[in-house]
Amino acid sequence: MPATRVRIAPSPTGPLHIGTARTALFNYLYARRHGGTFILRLEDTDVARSTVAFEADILEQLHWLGIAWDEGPDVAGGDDRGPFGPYRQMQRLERYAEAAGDLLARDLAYPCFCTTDELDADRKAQEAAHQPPRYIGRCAALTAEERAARVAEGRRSALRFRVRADRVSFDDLVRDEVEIDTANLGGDFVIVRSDGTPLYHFTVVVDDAAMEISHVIRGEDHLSNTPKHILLFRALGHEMPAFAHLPLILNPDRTKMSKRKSQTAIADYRAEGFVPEALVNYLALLGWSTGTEEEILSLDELTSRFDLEHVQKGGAVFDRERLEWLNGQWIRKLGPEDLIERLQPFLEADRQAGRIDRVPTPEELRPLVPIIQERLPTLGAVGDLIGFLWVDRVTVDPATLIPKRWDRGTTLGALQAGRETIAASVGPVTFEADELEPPLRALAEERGWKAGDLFMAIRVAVTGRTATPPLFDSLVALGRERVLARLDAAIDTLGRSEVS
RNA sequence: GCCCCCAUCGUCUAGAGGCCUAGGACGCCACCCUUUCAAGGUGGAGAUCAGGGGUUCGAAUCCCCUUGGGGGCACCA
Repeated sequence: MPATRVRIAPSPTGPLHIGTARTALFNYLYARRHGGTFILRLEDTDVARSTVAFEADILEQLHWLGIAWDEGPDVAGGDDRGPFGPYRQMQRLERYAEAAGDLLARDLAYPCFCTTDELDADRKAQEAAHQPPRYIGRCAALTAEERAARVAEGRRSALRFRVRADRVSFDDLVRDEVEIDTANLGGDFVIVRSDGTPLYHFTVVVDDAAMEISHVIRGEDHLSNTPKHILLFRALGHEMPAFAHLPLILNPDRTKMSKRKSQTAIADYRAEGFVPEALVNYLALLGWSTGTEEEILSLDELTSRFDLEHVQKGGAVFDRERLEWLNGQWIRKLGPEDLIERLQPFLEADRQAGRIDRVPTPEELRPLVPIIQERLPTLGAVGDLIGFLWVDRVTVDPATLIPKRWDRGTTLGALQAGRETIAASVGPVTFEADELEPPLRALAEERGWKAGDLFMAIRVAVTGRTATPPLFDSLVALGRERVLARLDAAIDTLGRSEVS
């Protein structure tokens, strides 16, 4: 029984994509479940589009998600570790060159001198004739002399792999038997560009073989490419890995999830305040299930339950609402200190954006945890929720100050009475929720007001908004001085306004 | 156009011939709790299992066809 070795092979041509993250997760879970090895390999042969910044983002976000790899690069632009390195394809060029030389020597591949223009013209003609695009084989049977002549002309050549008439089938671990006629592969395909750099279909096979990958677990968008890979594995004389093609993550319109139609960068979800536990949990359940009704699962719990049998075959629409719900579930599971720590960067961001004037200390945050924890859909919502506590002044809209059942005069009177009640009945030292509520309720009863209306007027006066954490906790967090000052300011604002 | 794959509530899914008058979750609606907002609790609407043929005593589950959807067909990955 050969060792279980799986890999994620992202291309640093963009930030870590949610689909890549899920594929990485499934590979990770599979490796951990089977005591195997999980490898990260960077496919950076598209030199024009690959950047170190993207590489850094991919590594960073995978680390953040807790999807740890056993072999591969750990630092952008840095060294990598593992016995099958290097793990960046641009550092493995000799290996591809060697494999290419081998195929060329055995005439399993040949130099192609076709120009881009020629190829484009071929494609256009095929399109006009309603034919599927395919390489017509112009250079497939060139003699040594003809090749030499073209080289003498100074023409560069790409290397094409010969696709012979055959039927290729493989046993996909999630979709069972898949079969295709090689006539539908589009003809001989390029494996090395004319500039000498190798192409994906080629490098992936050379590397999967060299790194002794046992299971290729990837997105369904590669299903149609698999026969090409199989042909290459055979030509190169390598043992075939098992294949498992995962269903695609879809946009709401059921097309392959894309940046154009959906938010795809993991970094963006992170910046919004999604916690890695929720993202991992959600992504694992997109296209896979435990087979039970469990759904709140940690990475470890997912690991112990993972299997390829329960992987769905059809694509899965990305449902942000469900992600948000799961995020709330995970936020509620966080310990107080953990939550406080995770909130810091978001509060700092709010301060930098001018949404709050000061970042609270952990000590200030601690007593607020019970009232905010169940109200945060994301960590990033913290400013929206209790930002009024750290701003120098709140903006109060006179119109919202007036409860729906009241008019301007009643509100004005209520705010003044409320202010006096708070000032008179509660001293600066013993400013506590338990001591604030009874006198204010008594006031409402005495004046024949609904307590809720009084509370709402005070709430808006003091926070600037109609939806806040419980009023008395909010007042306590603000402190007597600020409560009174804000009430005064609101009374003033309403007093001058024209609204009724 | 050609090839490949797929098809259970709006969405994610359970279901591997009888346990299904199809279960759970998100979302939605109502009620409870309640000073607002959440959270939580309870209940509800929501799927003729895409359609049509078979096979079988019996099909969401097996087979075929149709339809629909998606993916792939690059000197991108």
